[in-house]
Amino acid sequence: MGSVPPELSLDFRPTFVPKTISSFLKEVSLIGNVSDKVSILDAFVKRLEEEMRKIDAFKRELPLCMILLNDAIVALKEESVQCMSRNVEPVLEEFIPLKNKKGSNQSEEDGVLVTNKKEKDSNNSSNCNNNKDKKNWMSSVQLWNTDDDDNCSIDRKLDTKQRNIGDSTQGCKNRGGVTACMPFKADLGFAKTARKQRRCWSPELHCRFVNALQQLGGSQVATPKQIRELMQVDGLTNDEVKSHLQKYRLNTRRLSPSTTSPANQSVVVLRGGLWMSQDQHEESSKGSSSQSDSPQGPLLLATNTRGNSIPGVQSMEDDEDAKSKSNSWKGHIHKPGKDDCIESIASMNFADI
DNA sequence: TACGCAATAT
DNA sequence: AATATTGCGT
Repeated sequence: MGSVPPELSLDFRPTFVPKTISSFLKEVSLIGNVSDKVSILDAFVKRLEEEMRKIDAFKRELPLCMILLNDAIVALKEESVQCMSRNVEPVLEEFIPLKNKKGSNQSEEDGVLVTNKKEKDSNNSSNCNNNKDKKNWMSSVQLWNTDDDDNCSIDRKLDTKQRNIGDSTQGCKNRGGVTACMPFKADLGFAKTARKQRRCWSPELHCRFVNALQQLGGSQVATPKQIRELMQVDGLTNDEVKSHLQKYRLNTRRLSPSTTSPANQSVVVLRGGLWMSQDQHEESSKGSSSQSDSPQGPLLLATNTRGNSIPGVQSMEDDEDAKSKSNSWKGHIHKPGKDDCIESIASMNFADI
């Protein structure tokens, strides 16, 4: 295999420059040694399959990637099979019928790059509705993929109008460039009574929500619109915020029946993934030394941003045992992923405002 | 239009 | 059962 040109070596060197399927096949076809050829093809197929597995979680967001990968895999496999079966020195023609066949399925397949590294959509933070039927990804894809290039731009009539707000000229400086992760159009576009796709409140989203709440002086005084504007999340609608706020209010109320206790703290501490008031933290760190004995070890000290900026804000809507319950409240919203930068706040307490 | 609440859907 | 969406009155 020493004779193989570097760009075809198919090893994992970052220098490997992907080609279109057809040009790849063309180059492979020039290789005389059948076993070399087959192994190269197989190696590539393996990589494609691996890629496919990675993308699988996002098949709804990246349907075309799935199609392309699938096509490429099929094509290369066939080529490989043909090589082995004939076991004669292959000629250029060998992949020609292949192209034809492909053409029947996907006419524009030809010039498409094979490297569908999921580079494009790294912005996901979570995908809530993962369908189990991995087998049927094709069918599910086809159902709503028809309007190809609109894929990313539209959500649903309702959202569309509000969609711009986040990235309107001044909003462009989205601080993390956060866009809400919406498994857009997961449901068939043609469904008449199309119910809006569920907004998934990832920890990050919720974090922004809570931050906005804090800045606005608490959940009782903040209004959905204000919150949404502060959150700076592209695609987030007033209704969604309103809904979340409603639930938030409900829960905070339920969790602390007597809002009377003005356990005012302008500082909350994130300890072991739990937001709590300063004194709460001190107590609990006394009691259980399990979490962190180091004075400031894994502790994150978070000052309520409004510590100095917001005038007379009621700080804690509750404290007490609320945290244990509130954990469950939003616990389901999104299971903290390992790569979730906000893993720590996944179980954030509502008592923080 | 924006809000809050309640009913309804998932 | 929990949470999101929709409807409706204000």
